[in-house]
Amino acid sequence: MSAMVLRNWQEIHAELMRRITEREWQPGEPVPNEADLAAQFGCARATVNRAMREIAEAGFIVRKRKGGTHVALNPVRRAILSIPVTRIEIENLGHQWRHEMLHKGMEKIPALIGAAIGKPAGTLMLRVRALHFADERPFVHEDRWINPLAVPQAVNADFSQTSANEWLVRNAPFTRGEIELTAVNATQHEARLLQTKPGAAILVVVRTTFLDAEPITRVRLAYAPGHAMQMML
Amino acid sequence: MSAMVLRNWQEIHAELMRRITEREWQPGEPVPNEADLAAQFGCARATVNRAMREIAEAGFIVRKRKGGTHVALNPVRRAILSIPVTRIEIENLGHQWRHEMLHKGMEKIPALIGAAIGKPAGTLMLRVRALHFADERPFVHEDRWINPLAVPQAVNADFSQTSANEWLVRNAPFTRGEIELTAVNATQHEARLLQTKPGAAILVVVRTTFLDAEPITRVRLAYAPGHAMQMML
DNA sequence: TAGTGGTCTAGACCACCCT
DNA sequence: GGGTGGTCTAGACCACTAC
Repeated sequence: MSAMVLRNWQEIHAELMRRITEREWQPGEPVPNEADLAAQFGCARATVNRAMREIAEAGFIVRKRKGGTHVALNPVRRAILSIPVTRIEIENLGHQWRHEMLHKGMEKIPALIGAAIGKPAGTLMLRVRALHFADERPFVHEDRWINPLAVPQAVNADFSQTSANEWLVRNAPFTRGEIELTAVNATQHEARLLQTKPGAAILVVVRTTFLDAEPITRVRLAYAPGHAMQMML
Repeated sequence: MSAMVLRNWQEIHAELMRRITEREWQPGEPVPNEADLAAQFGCARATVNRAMREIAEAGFIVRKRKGGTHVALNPVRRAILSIPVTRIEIENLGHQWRHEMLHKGMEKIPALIGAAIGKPAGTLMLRVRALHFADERPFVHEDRWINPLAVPQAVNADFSQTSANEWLVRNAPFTRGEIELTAVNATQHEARLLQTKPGAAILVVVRTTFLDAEPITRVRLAYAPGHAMQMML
């Protein structure tokens, strides 16, 4: 084993993952330290560190200074959801995209929205509602609040051609965000918009984004029945 | 600017992110190469590389050999969903966890399941159905298929105490997986299990995991109405 | 306090790919 | 062909924390 020579961090990564997944190293057990592994693999410690860092980020091992590295007991896996612009999402599905702005104007935010973005209820924010169509079938209804302090140009932007969604992606970068997914029964209003029956199960995504501490936008996306979100593990 | 001295990759990361989010570097524009930035910041190229790699992984810049680094035009953001064991998820919400195994036995897989995991319809697999409760209220219904070739010990495992979910997390590591989220109207059967009304909107998560190419398990999780999944951006 | 991981450096070689 | 990012090395110092 001391003669094993691996060329790069990916090979070391694969070998360490093999030892973990094949239970050569049991959950909870300590893993040899970086220096020893580097000697085993005939490489520099930095190379082992690179491989171990990736494995730790994936949740398979837990690392502590002085405490050393241990195989995770309850590996908390993380799924990754790619969030493209709605237009791209629809086009990638092979459909024709069209969008219709239903409403745009300054409004006072209700208490619930305020609590979510850390602003007092009644604060004036830009509200935009729009419908996205895939091959002329309603795809998603977008109900959005935009913070005019963070994105003043949005107030006078034209969202009839470029959707608010796309405009914000291009003009309002964010550093942090939260997403909440729920299933709800369509209200009469939502059913009419999405051309379905009241009570139909629809997937709702509420997304809030921040640039550092300042809220940028909060959007409620109500997808037409049958929509599926895909994620990778 | 040439005198700017940053101590570590996190500071460099923050400075580069500032230039990107404040549009000092416009979307689509090229970014100085690593060597120049290292000279600017008074550090080694490897340190700049570490910072830029993180930014590229987050989707803000696009890097190509020879082509150089450019600010992303349509930054595809990725949301991260932490997937704990159901018991832990319920306990973290401050509830008492209990679970009830409804069924366990070898069954032939239907064509749809087979297609998803790359096995012919009719293949014998272990099927387990269970209900998880939070403070004695139904929380999620779990309908699971387990590949006995990949996890032979599962066939004789006792899932009445430790749930199949938890047993698999501990005993059947995986390297890759897919998740699909949808909203559906509860069937009569599901409504009875989850103690709700037929037609209620429920969040359904279908998760399939693989160890390299071999499928491990496929599970359909039907959450009681009102359940929300949280994700971080 | 000593051992571990986290990080930086200066230099080097290489794979990729644009021109 | 040549410039760029991707990676490795050998050594060093430091922060954290278990002991």
